[in-house]
Amino acid sequence: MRHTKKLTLEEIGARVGVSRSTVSRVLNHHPDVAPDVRARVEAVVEETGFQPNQAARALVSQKTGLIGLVMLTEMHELFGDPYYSALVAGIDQGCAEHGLIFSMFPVQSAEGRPDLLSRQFAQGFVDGVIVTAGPFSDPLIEVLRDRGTNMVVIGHPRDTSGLRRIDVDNRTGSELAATHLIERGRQRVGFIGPTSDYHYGAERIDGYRGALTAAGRTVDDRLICLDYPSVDGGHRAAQQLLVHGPDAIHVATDTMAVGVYEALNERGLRIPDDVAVVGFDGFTRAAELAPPLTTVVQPVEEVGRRAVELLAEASTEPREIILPVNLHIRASA
Amino acid sequence: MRHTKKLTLEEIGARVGVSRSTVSRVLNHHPDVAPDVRARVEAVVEETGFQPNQAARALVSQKTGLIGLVMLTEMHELFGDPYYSALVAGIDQGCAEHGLIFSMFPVQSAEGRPDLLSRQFAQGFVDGVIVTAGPFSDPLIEVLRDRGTNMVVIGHPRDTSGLRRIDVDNRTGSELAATHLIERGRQRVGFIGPTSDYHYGAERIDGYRGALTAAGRTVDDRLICLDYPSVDGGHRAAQQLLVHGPDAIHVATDTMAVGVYEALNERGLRIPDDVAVVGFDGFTRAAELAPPLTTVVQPVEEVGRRAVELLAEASTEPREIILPVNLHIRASA
DNA sequence: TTGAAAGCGCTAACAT
DNA sequence: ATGTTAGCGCTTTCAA
Repeated sequence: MRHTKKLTLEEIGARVGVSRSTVSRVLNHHPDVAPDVRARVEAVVEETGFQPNQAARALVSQKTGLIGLVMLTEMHELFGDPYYSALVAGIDQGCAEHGLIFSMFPVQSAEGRPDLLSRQFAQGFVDGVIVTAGPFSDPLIEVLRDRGTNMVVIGHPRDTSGLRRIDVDNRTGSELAATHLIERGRQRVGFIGPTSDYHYGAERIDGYRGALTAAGRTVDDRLICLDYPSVDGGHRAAQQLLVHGPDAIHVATDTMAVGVYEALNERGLRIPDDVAVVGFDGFTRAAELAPPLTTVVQPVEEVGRRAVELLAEASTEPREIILPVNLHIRASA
Repeated sequence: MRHTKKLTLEEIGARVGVSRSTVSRVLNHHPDVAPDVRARVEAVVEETGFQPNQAARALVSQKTGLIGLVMLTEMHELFGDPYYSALVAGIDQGCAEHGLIFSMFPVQSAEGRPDLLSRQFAQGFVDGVIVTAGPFSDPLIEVLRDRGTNMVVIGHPRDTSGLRRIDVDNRTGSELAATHLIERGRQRVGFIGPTSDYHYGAERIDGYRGALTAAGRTVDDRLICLDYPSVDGGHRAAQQLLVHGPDAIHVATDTMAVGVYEALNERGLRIPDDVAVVGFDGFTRAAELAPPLTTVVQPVEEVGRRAVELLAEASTEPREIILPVNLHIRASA
């Protein structure tokens, strides 16, 4: 048997013998409240377990304290991916720092229920939304941009105009990777990366090309193999690439590198003796491979933290933040 | 250059030349609106990209259409775990069926920010919340239960009284597993499972004990080894158990079974010849092990779907739904 | 079929 | 230091 009357500020006030304004002041830690009144109000609030209605609060204050992260990704991809794990951890941290509540909206497919999707980010629902760039999120990003939604995009969408965006320096990263392989004396340096609908892949190819060109080499397009950014994709791409006899490979994602290792092992090719490998991402798994993978480490958690920071800022001006990456040299190259 | 005035029902109505009530009716697909009026309103809504304010809607209708899933789990555990992947997929499906929006609240630590935690599930924020049972969620579950929050618990918390709860038949599952091993003629059947703060583990031990007893055997407690429900935990527990020379092991989670396989391989013990193994969970990875793992399959996605169903129901009476599990026989036993 | 009016529960400016 | 009042933007009777 619990309380009979619906709890509101008014009701709490009635029980204490003060007005709802006073209760509101107590709840919001307003200074101008008599200590004894404050104590009595707090006692009743405690005793009743009263929680102010969030919808009413949001309506009047025009803010919810909620940050949404939208991920247009298959659930099993989402959960298998160390990138999201780190990103979410970073966003969570950022939210904690800014006193915001973090909520993830995993969306199996944008096509599926566009009505819900747009409702989710209507006014009064979240204070801001973080969207990760990817082949399926481009339309959503454009809609939200045009609607003036408070949004930060992580990564590189097709159209970056008019966005607040945060990304890592993909081009330089792959340039570092390829340069490292060249400097180690490798002659036939190949590239394995995601298909072109993943825009970061294009940037990484650019870096790879740039490094070769800078070293006075010509780019052999047959040494560039693209596939889905999964272990299997890396495996397939490697099988294709190995036909052309590379003595080094820059793999544009660590996950694909796992597949590349598999393909190399199957052929009996030694790493790095026969084929040197440099990855990109810096996932934990890269260090656990045999041999440990030399890779370009990107600060994923920081990306998440900074995204929240950007969202929390007053300014809503278009802006790009590009974070630097680092080459971690291990045994594979 | 976009619209100058803030868009509200009132403003849309003004532009069309009708009252805000009429606009509301159009938006909510109310039947009694003249076709031409409806068309004109829809045109302006479309043209302006107007979205009704969700906070205002929630305030008056007392519902948000939002279902929250709270997971008191470390981020990297969460993302590595196929259980959550399947569960979230099921919940997402359930929400889609009921026209609800699904939102996940990953909470790194309950201790960290109790104020936020409780604010998250205050009135007017979500229509209902799903909480997964686990060692850290017991306090939260009790608070929400006492507050009368619309909640469904997945799994087995410490105190199940007064809850709407959905779970799988852990006891019977482990009974099936152990019985299978006994029927295959195994003499020393061990048990490896999570530490006792994971309550489902206790149920699975019960099933294991029950099977031995039913077969007229005595339970040797030295053959029961508990550790964290991770690959490493399984590995450690197996090392400990192997000292006592089991010829079969029921591992209470597939994830731990991966670690058990490792330990067995290290000792040069063959599966199932030297030691037969039966897992529990039915994750994809179980089928991919060498040899493929015989395991008790639980319907995780269905658990998620049914949880939403339960939440969407009118009744808020305490209730328990226990779903059946199945033994999938493969090569490991 | 439509509009006017009340009110959801809260915050904040204004009075006292 | 506290109460009164006016909305926030919407849904929903109730009249017309």
